[in-house]
Amino acid sequence: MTTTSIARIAVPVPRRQAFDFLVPEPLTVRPGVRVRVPFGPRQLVGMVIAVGAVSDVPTARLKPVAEVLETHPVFPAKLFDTLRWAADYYHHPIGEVVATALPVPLRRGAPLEPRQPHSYHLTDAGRTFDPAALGRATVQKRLLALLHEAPDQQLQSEQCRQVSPSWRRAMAVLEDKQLVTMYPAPPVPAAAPAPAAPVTLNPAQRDAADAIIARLDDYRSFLLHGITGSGKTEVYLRIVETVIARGRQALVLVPEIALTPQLIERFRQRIDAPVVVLHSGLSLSERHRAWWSARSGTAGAILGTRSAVFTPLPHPGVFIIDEEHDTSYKQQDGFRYHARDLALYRAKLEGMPVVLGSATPSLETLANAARGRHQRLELPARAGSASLPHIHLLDLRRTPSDDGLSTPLVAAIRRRIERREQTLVFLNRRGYAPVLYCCQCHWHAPCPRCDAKLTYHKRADHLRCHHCGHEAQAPRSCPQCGHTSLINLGEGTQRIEESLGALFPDARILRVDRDATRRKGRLEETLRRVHAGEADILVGTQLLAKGHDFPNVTLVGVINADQGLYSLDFRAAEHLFQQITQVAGRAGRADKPGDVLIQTWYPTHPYFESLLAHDYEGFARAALAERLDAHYPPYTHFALLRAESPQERAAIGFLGYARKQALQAVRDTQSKGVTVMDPVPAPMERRAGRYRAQLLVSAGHRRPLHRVLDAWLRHLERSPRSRKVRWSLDVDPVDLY
DNA sequence: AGCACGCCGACT
DNA sequence: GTCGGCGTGCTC
Repeated sequence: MTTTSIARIAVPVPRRQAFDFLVPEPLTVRPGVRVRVPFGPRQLVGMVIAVGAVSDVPTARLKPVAEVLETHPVFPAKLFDTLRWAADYYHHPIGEVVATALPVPLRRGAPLEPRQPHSYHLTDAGRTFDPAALGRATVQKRLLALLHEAPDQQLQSEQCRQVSPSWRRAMAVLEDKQLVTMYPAPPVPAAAPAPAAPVTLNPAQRDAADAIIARLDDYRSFLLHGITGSGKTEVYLRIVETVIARGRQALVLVPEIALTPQLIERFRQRIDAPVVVLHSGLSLSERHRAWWSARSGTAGAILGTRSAVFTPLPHPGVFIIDEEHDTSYKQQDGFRYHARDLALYRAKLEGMPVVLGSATPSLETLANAARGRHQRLELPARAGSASLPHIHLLDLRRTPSDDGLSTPLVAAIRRRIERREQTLVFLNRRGYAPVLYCCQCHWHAPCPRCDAKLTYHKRADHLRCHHCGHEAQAPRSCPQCGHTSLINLGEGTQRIEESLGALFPDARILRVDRDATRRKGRLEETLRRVHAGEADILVGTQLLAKGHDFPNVTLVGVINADQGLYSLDFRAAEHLFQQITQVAGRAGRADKPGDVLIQTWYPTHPYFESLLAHDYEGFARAALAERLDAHYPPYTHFALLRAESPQERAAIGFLGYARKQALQAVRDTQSKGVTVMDPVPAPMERRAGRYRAQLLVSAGHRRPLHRVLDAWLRHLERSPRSRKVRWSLDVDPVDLY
């Protein structure tokens, strides 16, 4: 007598639940295997998360599993545990979390082991065969024609795919007709690494590497704090070498922008094992193959961006998160995970070390290090290397400026052009929401209920706090000094490039921002031109602060630092200082130290003192003290409910209802220390035709917060009101808009 | 998210 | 008379 078992299955639908299915004889399943299941009117690929004998759903309503796709779990156990934890922590549907961690072909039910790429060659018969003779078989005809044109008269699978999605069938027919033969594609020559010259680490690098290598068998997290140019990559390489020599694998996460060919090349040359790269430029099948080589244990080192944190590793040895402060580690839609935080959790389960590297660590990581959660390792600048740039403030109160460019900055740029050196003009686009500001006494409208500035809303002509919802009339004159010279900080930065063009008609100006580099390869091309000296002035945003050295840049101009000082985004100052420190660190070289000129209306702001002294730590201490005071992260934990709707009042109306439900959830769970703010419109309220609003929930401790979130979301999901708007929860949001 | 079911307008 | 609009509701 057998009892039919019941499998709980994660299915890729946006419901925070799993679904039970019967497992009919002779099928057997275990947690972690994929199955095909009937789901409503269609079939879906899901993953078994538990097997048992009972279900809350009456057996009569359970459908049977249609197909079991493998016998062994897809993910190593600790990774699978991490995924389940992440679904819980981010309150995201488990089915979508599992799907996120799978290469696309596997989500669709492809076999775990990808098909080897093949190459297709013309046979002698094929060479003399006229494609026109194939008549109406268009795909065959085009494949054959393409083969005739191809160098060596051969094609790779990737090229065939361009012809038609159904190229495989057509190619099979051509094989049958003996016009084409197929070979497994020659394995990509494993770029016989020119035995790189032995690298000697300086004492600080050696100490850091040794400290980590001594602890490879345990969970432990390290903060590797090394200023730009201090050689963090060499430390990473030494650790990865060691890990690989011990038969383990290394996972290295880098920000999106930093995954440059140079970095990849450096790893390939130095690491005596296959290095696999995961990034957005790969085709679906290339990704799948990279995933497989990690999961099968072939790959020694895996270099990748955010989603690479889900790479399965049979023999994990170390996780390295480069530039750990970078916000691209946080997914900004759908499953809003933070790759750094998931890496820490996963490493703890796996019992292996994590290295968080940065010249400008996030305040969160610094606070964790201060509490003893991370071990700090320092890399001071090597003696004799590039000296630090001089940082000067340009006091906008005393300096005439035109279109955002002050006279001293213009003069400095002119000197660089004459000396044939490059200038980098840095725009801080963050937190551009307008703040009402008095030119006379520097008053800006504060919120009486928060440690935040009010935002000026032009349309309604009033001020509003984006943290608590407080509203106030916009004053006509300054309440502090009575002057009527109130201005709107945060406008006019768009025209910098034009202004520069007018001032320096002969200069070659290049723009580097998301808009100008959206197309694939454009950024690389722009950077190449900069390095080749084909530009005099670079104008750009955050992108410039990330991962690229500009040895010929000897002047950095920061146009609008103040928006980082007084912004409604509480992290704006942190990001601004990270960016300036990073940009400054990349400019200049040993014989030509750079200058950094920062335009500001607030030259006496205490943060600047730290910046001028190259004292990021000092800045961080001050900023952390403010965060503690204001009950902001990392001392308070945030969760943000976002809602949007094409109807103007719908999103905020829903959040008003949601707030009541949240307060109810706080009462129901008897949770202490959980604060529910008022719903507020998003700073950029209307985007792409949708009105957006948000509701902040905060708590000093995570446990009560998550208890409340859980009860709250269960209510919201059941409510008919929640179907009228699009909404999502963001746990640990990185920016509040 | 899909996808079906269902109940009201302009068309072969 | 029907094709089809997208509101509402469910998926083990």
